[in-house]
Amino acid sequence: MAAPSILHVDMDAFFASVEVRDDPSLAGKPVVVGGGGDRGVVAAASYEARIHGVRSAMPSFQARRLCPGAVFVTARHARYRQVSDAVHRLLLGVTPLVERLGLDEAFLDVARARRLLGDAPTIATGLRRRLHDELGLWCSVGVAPRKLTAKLASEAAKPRAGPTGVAPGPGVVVVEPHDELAFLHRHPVEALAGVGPATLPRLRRLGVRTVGDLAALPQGTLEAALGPAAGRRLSALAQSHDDRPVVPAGRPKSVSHEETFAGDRHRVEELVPEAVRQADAVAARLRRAGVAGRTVHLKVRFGDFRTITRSCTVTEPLDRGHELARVVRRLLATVDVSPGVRLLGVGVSALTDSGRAQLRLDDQGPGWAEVTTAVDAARRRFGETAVLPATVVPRGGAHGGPGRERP
DNA sequence: TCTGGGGTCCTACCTCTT
DNA sequence: TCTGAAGAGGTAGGACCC
Repeated sequence: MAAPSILHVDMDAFFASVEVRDDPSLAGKPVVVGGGGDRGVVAAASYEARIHGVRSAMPSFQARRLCPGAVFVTARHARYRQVSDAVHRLLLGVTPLVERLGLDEAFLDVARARRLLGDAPTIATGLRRRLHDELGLWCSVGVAPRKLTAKLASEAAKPRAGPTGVAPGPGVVVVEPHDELAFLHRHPVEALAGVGPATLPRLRRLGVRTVGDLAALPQGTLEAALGPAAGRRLSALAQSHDDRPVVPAGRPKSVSHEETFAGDRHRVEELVPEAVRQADAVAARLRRAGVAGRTVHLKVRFGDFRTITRSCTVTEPLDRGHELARVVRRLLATVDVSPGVRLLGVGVSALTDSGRAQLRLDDQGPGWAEVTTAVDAARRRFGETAVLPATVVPRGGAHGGPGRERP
């Protein structure tokens, strides 16, 4: 069988490490990113914070209780994206076959780079060293014949934080083809992508603890328990049947923005400015990505955490704030917000390339086309909040009102 | 003091069209 | 003209991932 050629590169405590790199006075301290507000959760924690039991996605009040001495830092997503882009550029120097997963992970297929750069473990070790030397960040790398096992291998390569301290990991873990199935089967079943809090109890009821247990289960039993698609998929993964290629990312499938409020909002009038602002932010991102979308989604989470979504598909793809806001307001009008809303979200899917050559009615004369271009230019120059829809500007500024959010 | 934000994929159900 | 089946597309919600 061929030598392993798939790398999974996973940055160690990425957001926290970027904060420490940007502010060296944080080095060696427990650093918690996110979790700033009363209703926040932890976005990332340094290994020093993990010693105290702090983990990502943990409510911030709990993180404070576990580690009162931690330095809490507000997440700076734009900064993390910048650093992530630098990491990505470095990875592209090895192979064009780089598939990004979020900001801090990537798969690489180095099959064709081996002749020039050495075998996959050598490439992995070199990459790790370069990421540290050039960007000041550590990562862990898994090397295996398939994505599935490469990802598990990078996890095994990571440092471990326990009550007694941080144990450095090996940094690079290689899974050879003849070891692959045994390596896979000794992992707990929840290590597989697709096994989360809903699926795990169902598998437990079938007596499944490890991936090996899963592999021993007839596919029909699994399909009956989890549904045909999920059953088939997990059954295949457990046998190490994973032929997903490394695919460099293409056009996004959806773009969305959501925010949790410090306190619940009970009136539509309080929500409209938020919805318009979010619509404007989503539209700006659509334009930056060169896409437009036809299906508009509204997400509302109530105080009791009940979440509903409303969506609507329009005939023409949208990429402008005022168009999007109009649809969002229509959707918002169908929701009874009196129980109190804690989160509002706006999203767009069914995306197409926005090369919209056709002139539309509202593009005639000096209209939205020019306005939108000018707004984007101003934001590039002066920042995202330089220009806002009038609806979201506090009273005393521009005069706003329904349908009048002229920038 | 409970539970972020940005995504993808899947399923169920409904309506419309052929 | 009526009716049912099948497929497509839209809508809503859930699960999961980083």
